[in-house]
Amino acid sequence: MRTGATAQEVARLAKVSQSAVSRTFTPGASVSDATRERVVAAAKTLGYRPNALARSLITRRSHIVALVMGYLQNQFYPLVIQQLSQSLQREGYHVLMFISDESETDNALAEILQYQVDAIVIASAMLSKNLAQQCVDSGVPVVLFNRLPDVDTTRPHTISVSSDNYEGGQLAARHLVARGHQRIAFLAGLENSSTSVERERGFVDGLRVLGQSVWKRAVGHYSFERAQAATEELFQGPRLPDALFAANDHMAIAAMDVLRHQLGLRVPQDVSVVGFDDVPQAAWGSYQLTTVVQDVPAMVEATVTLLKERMDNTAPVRSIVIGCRLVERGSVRPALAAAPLRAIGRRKTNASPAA
Amino acid sequence: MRTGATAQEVARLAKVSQSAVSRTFTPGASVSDATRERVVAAAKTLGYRPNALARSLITRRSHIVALVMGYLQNQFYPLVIQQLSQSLQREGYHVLMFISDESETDNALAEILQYQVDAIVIASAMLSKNLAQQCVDSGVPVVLFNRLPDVDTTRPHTISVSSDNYEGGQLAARHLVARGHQRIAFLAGLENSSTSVERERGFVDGLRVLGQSVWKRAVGHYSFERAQAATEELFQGPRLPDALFAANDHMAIAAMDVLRHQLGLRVPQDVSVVGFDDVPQAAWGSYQLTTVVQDVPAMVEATVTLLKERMDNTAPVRSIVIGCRLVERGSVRPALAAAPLRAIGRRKTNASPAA
DNA sequence: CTGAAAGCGCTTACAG
DNA sequence: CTGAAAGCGCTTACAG
Repeated sequence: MRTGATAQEVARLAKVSQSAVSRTFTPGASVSDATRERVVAAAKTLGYRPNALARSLITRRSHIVALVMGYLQNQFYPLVIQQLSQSLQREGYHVLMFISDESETDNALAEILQYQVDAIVIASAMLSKNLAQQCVDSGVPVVLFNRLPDVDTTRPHTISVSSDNYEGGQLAARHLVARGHQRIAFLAGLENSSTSVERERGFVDGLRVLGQSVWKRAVGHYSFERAQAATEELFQGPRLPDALFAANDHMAIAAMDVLRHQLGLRVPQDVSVVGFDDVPQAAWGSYQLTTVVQDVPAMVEATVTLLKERMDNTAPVRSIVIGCRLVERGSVRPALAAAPLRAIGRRKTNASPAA
Repeated sequence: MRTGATAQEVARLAKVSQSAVSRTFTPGASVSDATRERVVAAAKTLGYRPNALARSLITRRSHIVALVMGYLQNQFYPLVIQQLSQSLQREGYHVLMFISDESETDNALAEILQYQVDAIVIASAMLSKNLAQQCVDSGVPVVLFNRLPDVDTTRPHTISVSSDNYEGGQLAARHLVARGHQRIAFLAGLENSSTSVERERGFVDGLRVLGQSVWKRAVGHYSFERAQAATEELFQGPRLPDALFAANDHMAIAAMDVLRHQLGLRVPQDVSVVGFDDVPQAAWGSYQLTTVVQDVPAMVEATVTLLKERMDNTAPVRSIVIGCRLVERGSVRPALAAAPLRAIGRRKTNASPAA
């Protein structure tokens, strides 16, 4: 698998030392124009490109960052992969991708460490503490993406980039209450993920401030299928919820499908739905999901910034929290004209359907 | 960024030679149990892990394969990333991810080559020929995923894994005709991509054999937005198409949204829709898209097989084509009871809506 | 500016 | 089985 010539061979052809060849390909190194020209010419005829592995070995910087992901069914993550890897590419880094499958994870990550990655981005909600700890122990900078450090991570090393999930939960609560809802259900994600926990906490607090509480609760584990099952569970019995807040769009969409196509309920006339993330599908015509948007570009930018700070050690350790906002679409019913508390048989509302 | 100790340090602690340490971590190398034990113990206390970069430098195998992708909006690709990278991980390879953005592509790929990747998988419909050629020229094995080599790629080096897109197009044609459609439109993807071209060719041939031809045609460029615009274009004028075959699910879904929410047409009562890929969204309750399924697990397995053959040079160069099948859901109307050719006002059909 | 030399951390014949 | 030694392809002080 030889990929072209070596610096030695280029040097011979250009009749200069190997050092000169190296300098020509090292930005900022001092080479005369004459030498550079001859080296470049020789390199071109030989198809020479410096061997990044050898370079990394001696400079101790691989310019590789590992990206650890969970399953990609939730379209939020492909979005992150795309934007983050493009951003990193622009900064001269390369992404070593790693899809973590619960089981093999710990072992495979150890392998990644062997590649002397300059940093690790963990964007997986379901990562074992053990694993996160292992990363931190390795001394390689780690940034947790869309995920808070576990409480017992004592090291101050762990930095994170996340949305203000607590605020986002509050936003959802206020919006639903403002629209006159009174039996509001919550569909949780993974019980031990910081995103679900924070969103729920914000949601619960938001409702309480407004004199309400969660009417009913079920767990969807951030899975499409389990969210569907959880929705059925939520919507059985005599008094149905009149609104649902799902911990992410992926589950909100799963819920809408069940509501409409299995339970025969109308969204938003019979039940309003709010999600979290604002994945592309949330804007699709069939869903028109009102949701709390996570600002992915801002999160990615923050990640790259923190990554660079850590790798160059140019700033004190810090984490970044990005603000959320709610985007209104068609899955929440419009405000009632008046006397919302009197309204009975809310399903008769003449709210317009999703655009 | 030191990640633990070196073999030299382990050797000192274990009181053996550095060679012995190396052998301990090289499967199949001969080390006595006594030596191995001492090395393992020393390695453990020092947190030693062989440096993969140094190893790759000397073995000339990096165990890294580059994965080149286009934009990930189309959920088909995240599916591929996930399955392919997990498969590769199981085989002991690591994935260097590379999202190609038309412009920067050529340059960035050259960088990837510097990392001495063992192979390259190109799963991007919109890759410049120049680039593909560059990969081939580098001498690194390249497999084109879901994409055929360009006709002018003379090198026999280029191998590919793809579905039988031509057959898939035929399947769609037969299905639509069998259901009594007579004004069938085609929504093309990227004009210069082999997938769109082959699917269309199979579709056109399939229709012709049955005495029909494409009623109307527009280009969606595999983009959601452009597919929506193309759909509006297709469905204007006095005589509307009664069916639509889109070159992939991503566009088929975009089309369904336009059909239903902008044009007020019913699917499948007014118009039937068939897609291609079978992405997870195709099965969502709101779409229930009948589509030609690409067998991703089989494609991934074939890719890994070919990759290994090339890297070990254990078999002659070959490509693999995977068969397609059509999965029926709710976006195509049921067969008419009788006399389909007489039927006028097809929209009055009492076909049942999507489940 | 330039070259000779040391060295990054490893693997692998080569002797023993 | 084991160690000393060469070498993978590069960068980077060190002299000049």
